[in-house]
Amino acid sequence: MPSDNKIEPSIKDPHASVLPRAAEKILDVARDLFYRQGIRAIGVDEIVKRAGVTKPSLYRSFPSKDELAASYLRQYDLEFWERFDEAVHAHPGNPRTQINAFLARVGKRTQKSDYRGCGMTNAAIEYPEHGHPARVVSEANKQELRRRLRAMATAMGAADSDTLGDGLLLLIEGAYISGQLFGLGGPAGTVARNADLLIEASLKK
Amino acid sequence: MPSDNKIEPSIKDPHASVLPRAAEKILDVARDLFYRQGIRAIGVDEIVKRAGVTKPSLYRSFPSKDELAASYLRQYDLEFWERFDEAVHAHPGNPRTQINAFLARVGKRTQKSDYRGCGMTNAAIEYPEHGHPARVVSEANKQELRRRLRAMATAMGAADSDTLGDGLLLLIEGAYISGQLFGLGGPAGTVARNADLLIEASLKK
DNA sequence: ATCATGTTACTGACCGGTACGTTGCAATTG
DNA sequence: CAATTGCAACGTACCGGTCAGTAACATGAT
Repeated sequence: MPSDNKIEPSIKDPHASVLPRAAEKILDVARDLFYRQGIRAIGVDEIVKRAGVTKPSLYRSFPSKDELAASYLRQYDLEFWERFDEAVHAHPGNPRTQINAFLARVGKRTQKSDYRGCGMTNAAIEYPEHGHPARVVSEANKQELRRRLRAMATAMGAADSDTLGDGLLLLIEGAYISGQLFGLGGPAGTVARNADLLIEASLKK
Repeated sequence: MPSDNKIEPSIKDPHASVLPRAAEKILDVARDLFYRQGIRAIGVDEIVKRAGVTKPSLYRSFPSKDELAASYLRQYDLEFWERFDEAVHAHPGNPRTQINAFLARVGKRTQKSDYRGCGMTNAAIEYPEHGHPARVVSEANKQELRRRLRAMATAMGAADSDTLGDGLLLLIEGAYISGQLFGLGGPAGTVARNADLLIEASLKK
């Protein structure tokens, strides 16, 4: 009988998660609940209950609920830049088209019924206090987004690249908010078109 | 000596609040705390403590904390339209200048250190659940804002007035969010300039 | 005396967080 | 080989504090 390694868990896999299984489930559930209902709205009891684990398991892997929220946002940050860079890499050397591709996707996402805005933005609003673990992650993400948008505006040859970069950021944040405020048929669907109009108006004549 | 009606509180004023003194203080304190720290972050105990009253006084004037939050937002709504109409009335018949005046003020407000975004927007993010008393007020305010912006875009003679109106809304919401995310020197300071660029690009040629 | 307003003192539920005992498995011993 | 030890991951049961909300009573003006 050959060794049945299909269900052999002892094989060392360097890519395997370093987190305990409970921690993974907790983070999965927390991500979903935090995003859909808000961080303050969800208690740790609900998280562990839905994850099928108990509270000490949560607190062995995460120092506090605030840090669990920060972990959720760090994961959100990774996925955000994946989406962003996907649009960038799809149109090398053409920042205007890159922005347009990214915003077309944002516009689409905001029209889905389960859309609840940007997890980063929402967290910053839920925790206005400076230095809160969740807010720190959120602010860093937004600062980096601003930096990249301004750089892209420069690459487009904008007359005032900082203003255009900031204008694009305003449109994006506006789309996040309006997406969950208005739902289907809301203003967020026009974000790509409005961004392109703004870009057109901002290029050197 | 003429009657000094400036500091005469006993004059019967039909517009004076019909609320008990305690209710006024409660609403004042709640407004401040809800706006600065968020509705979920503030408990009713803290409100009544700072207002110098007790909980039953709160619950005699307001059916629930959620309804108190809704009252806060209804007042916010009134003040919002005051500011909006002030800009409108200052430039009769010229919607582009009206928008510019309004956004110049928004841009300035967002650069103040105690700026915490739009109370309406924040409340909607704190309460994603449809039908929540606070969210109902917030959604109504935003729907009306959208309606008015689209009407102004039409009056400006935009090629696609709905798109321009929605674009202006995106910029405004973006300014609210960025104002409290980035603080001083953030992107929100450019909202008036970016809106004017967008308007310029959207007018019929 | 009435009635609106105020107050004290309390409820059950839930908050985030923890002390402490249990389980299962793998490496270390004889 | 078998017994023992070590240890990480798990669960039970609980902590004090705070949540929104209320019953019952006191006060003060008309």
